[in-house]
Amino acid sequence: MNKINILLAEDQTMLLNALATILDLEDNLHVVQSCANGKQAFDYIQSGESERVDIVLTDIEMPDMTGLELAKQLFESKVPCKTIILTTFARSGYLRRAMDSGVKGYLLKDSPSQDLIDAIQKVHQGGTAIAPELMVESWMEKDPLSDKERHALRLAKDGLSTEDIAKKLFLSTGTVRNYLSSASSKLNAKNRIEAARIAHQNGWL
Amino acid sequence: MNKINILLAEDQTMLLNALATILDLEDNLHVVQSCANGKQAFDYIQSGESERVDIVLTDIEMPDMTGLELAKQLFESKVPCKTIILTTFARSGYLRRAMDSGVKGYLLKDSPSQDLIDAIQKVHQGGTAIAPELMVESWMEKDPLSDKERHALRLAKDGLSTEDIAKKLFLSTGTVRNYLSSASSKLNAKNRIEAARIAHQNGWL
DNA sequence: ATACCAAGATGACAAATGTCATCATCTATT
DNA sequence: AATAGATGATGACATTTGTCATCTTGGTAT
Repeated sequence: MNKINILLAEDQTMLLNALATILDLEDNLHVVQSCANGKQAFDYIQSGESERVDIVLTDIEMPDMTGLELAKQLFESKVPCKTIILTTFARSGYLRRAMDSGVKGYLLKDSPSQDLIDAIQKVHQGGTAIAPELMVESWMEKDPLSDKERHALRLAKDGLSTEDIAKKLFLSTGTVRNYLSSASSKLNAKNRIEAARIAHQNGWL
Repeated sequence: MNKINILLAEDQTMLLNALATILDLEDNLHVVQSCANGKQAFDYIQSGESERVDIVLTDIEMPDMTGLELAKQLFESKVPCKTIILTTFARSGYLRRAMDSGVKGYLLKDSPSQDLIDAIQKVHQGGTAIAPELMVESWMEKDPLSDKERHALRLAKDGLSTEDIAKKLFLSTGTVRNYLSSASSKLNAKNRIEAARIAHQNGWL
């Protein structure tokens, strides 16, 4: 009988191990590889020496290479496997980027593990599986931020001063303040910190 | 043969299910109950109708009642069970509070699942199990913040203005600025945001 | 070449934040 | 009663941040 071959990418070792165990218990699933980040996963699949991989199941926020980057690389390299995202965050920006990278499933860690098993079967048969929390249309706002605004906000979030941000981005302090100001107004925030929070919640950072 | 009875508290359903499954696979462990937060766990144990619980394995950051609160309640109620914390965060403040609540184990979700199984056995036999990352002495700084400083910082972290914070805490804006200022200086931060970040990283918020 | 547009920079001003010394109350302690 | 602590308020001042209008510069489409 032909099992569905799965590769896991998840930086939380405890969850990685536990998932590998419970998926392997299913009699038509087989975990071929467990990885701690996107890079490891991509290298394994690219190496060619690997077993065939049908489904890549990956977290988003990981060191070295995120799950979204991994999905994009696999998509662009036309690797014949299907990607399912498994993440804590119901952020519209993440889902949008995932869909743009040809992802077939997007599940939340909040859902029961049976949902995951169902989703794997469904995706393998050519379907898609999106967590219901994310199906609401109104969620889908586009990221209004420019690249510079995004970078500046990311640094502001950690408490860096205008001057420190300017140094890191090789810009004048005035320009940095202009970017942060326009970011705040785009997001209807009262200050840079609230702006950073809003952007982060939407998956735009 | 007498199995070790375990109660799980973890708000991430996927991990909760997966852990329950792999622990139950061990032939001397038995998961008697899975809970989504501390309150459910405490109520179950208090109800009396429950099976005996030897080990409570709990996350920290959960809605309704955190794992630290749960540990404290169990400790103070002199319930004859041993608590193990399983969390993402290697924060000295968390560990300190955990130890003060009579916790017997503190593990990170980053460690392999086998560590968890070993820790449960060890704690059940009367030992303790602390993740090695947390054993370093220098980690153990005491929280230098006062209650008011902590509250103000928590709100500042979300981008609230001095005035908004003042309203929420029923204080004058000047007083709020004083608290935030002293918090920043205690933490060697350049501004309220950096102070909030440092406090958060140490588990003081 | 001309006009145009984007990325940055600048300057000016208002508003918010950071810092510090000082003052007013209210409790405990002795 | 006298003293000391803790909590909070106030005022003054420097610094940082937010906002906007206006330049400069280097492409680029016509």
